[in-house]
Amino acid sequence: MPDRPFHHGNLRAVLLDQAEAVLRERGLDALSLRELARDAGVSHGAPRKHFIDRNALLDALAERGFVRLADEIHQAATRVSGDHARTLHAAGSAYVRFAVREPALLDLMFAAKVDGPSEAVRGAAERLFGTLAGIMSEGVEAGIYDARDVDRLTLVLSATVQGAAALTTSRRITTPQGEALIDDAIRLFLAGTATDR
Amino acid sequence: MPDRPFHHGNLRAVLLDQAEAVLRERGLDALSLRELARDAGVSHGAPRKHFIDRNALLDALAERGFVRLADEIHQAATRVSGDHARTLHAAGSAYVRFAVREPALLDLMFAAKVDGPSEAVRGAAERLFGTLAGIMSEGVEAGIYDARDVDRLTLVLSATVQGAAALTTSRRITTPQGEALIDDAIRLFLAGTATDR
DNA sequence: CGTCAGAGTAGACACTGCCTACTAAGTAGT
DNA sequence: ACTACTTAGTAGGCAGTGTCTACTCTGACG
Repeated sequence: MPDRPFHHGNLRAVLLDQAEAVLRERGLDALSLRELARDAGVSHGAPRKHFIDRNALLDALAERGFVRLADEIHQAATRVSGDHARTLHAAGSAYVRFAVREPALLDLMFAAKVDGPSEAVRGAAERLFGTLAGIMSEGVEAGIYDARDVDRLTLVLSATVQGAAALTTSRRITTPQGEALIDDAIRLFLAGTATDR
Repeated sequence: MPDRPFHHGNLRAVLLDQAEAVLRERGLDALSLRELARDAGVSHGAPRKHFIDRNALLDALAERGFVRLADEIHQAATRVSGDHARTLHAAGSAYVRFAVREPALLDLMFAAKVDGPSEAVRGAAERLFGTLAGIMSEGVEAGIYDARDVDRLTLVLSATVQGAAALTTSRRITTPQGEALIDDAIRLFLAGTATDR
């Protein structure tokens, strides 16, 4: 392939984008480094200069996924800021929408790797958790939660939302059911915290 | 291999057991049909007579997983039957214990397959959901929930518990944290339903 | 006793991830 | 401006995998 310049320029980014598309359209099993290389018009060994492993590529995808999910939740939350209950619903809704749009990616993000997540992935996941913690601390300022409980409550919120997303992406329930579920779950969450404290 | 009788006898069961062990010890990526066949002392084509696909094997594993999880929850719940709150805690605790013991299997059970779950897997998952629904309906009889809400509440419970398990298996939190999380979540769940109705 | 379906064998094919040696290109230092 | 060095891409090879196919063995049943 002599027409293309030797240096691709931004192969890494292109590979990630393509990989994300494959993940979205054909799932994790269909994701092949060699195919990515072919589609990028590059030799089959080229990706190795950017990702030592197939696993490293997957880690990078998961990391990006966490960052994007955190951003989407943050934006959805700030759009309705002020009313904490509405903020919570917006965040949960954004979460399931992401899940429906990128089921395989979400799977990857929460995959049960044998040796646990890489440092980078762990950090990105922390960012997501931090976003939710930020929303919860708004609730503390509004006098809805006790500051001592906020960490544990954030964890419960995370679990609930992630669980609703998982039920949806695994097609245990339909997308509309998933959205209804999120609403119920958050209503219940708020009801529980109100009386708990 | 002329010493072994031609017919293995129960190859299917042996393959499933071995596969489950591999999943537990080395994760999904390490699961190879050919290796399973070798370890079972059988030619590499033999598994095909029982599982048309690698995917079919995985589906069978997921199915068994759902059945076992449902059973374990059922047993844990009946052991403390009578007090609904304790039953709920026991069920949730059994769920996370299963998750910690079989992280890769749980992953498989809730994997976001492109074409959704197979009929068999869906059925087995339904059984798990039914078990939880049964526990919830005890709460209805005890006057804790309104019968009209029980389906939606069961869904919320499922999501919460599955989310807590996912956070644990993906190593976002430690096992003790996971157990504490389940307790918090169920306490909150009960608090929310008590005031909600 | 013959036939027939089910279970296992063996070989092939295309494909994958990974490794290695090589080469091309840009960058920095003198 | 030349040289050394690092980075990015190439090309070939290797072992392993999933899947397909044609073949063979074996037990059961009419």
